[in-house]
Amino acid sequence: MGENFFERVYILVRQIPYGRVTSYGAIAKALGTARSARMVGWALNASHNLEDVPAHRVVNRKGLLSGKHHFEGANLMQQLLESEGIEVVNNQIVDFENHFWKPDF
DNA sequence: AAGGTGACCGGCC
DNA sequence: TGGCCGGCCACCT
Repeated sequence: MGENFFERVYILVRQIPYGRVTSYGAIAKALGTARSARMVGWALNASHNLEDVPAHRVVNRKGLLSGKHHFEGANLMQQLLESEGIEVVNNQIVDFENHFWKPDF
């Protein structure tokens, strides 16, 4: 049980407020490894076991739901977001910058 | 131990 | 806005 990279990602993702979203790169930057954005995605891929990691609130820099195929249903990720009041059209978050949450450490 | 992989990003056109 | 390209680096064989 140490603090590895994955665990830090989970801790930060858990901080994302309800109804807000952030990006892989923003998380990586907040962790101090701005160039490890790909690892953030990988970490979330491994977060399937965990129940309290809101991975649906993490999208890419363009606001696209690039990870939707890793959720159970074809549109589970979109439904989760819409249930939080976030509009999603064509796999993209509407008014992304307005819903964006900047990770703070 | 070395190489492959990826839910990305930034720059450029 | 969209597409392409190169770099990135922790994790897994």
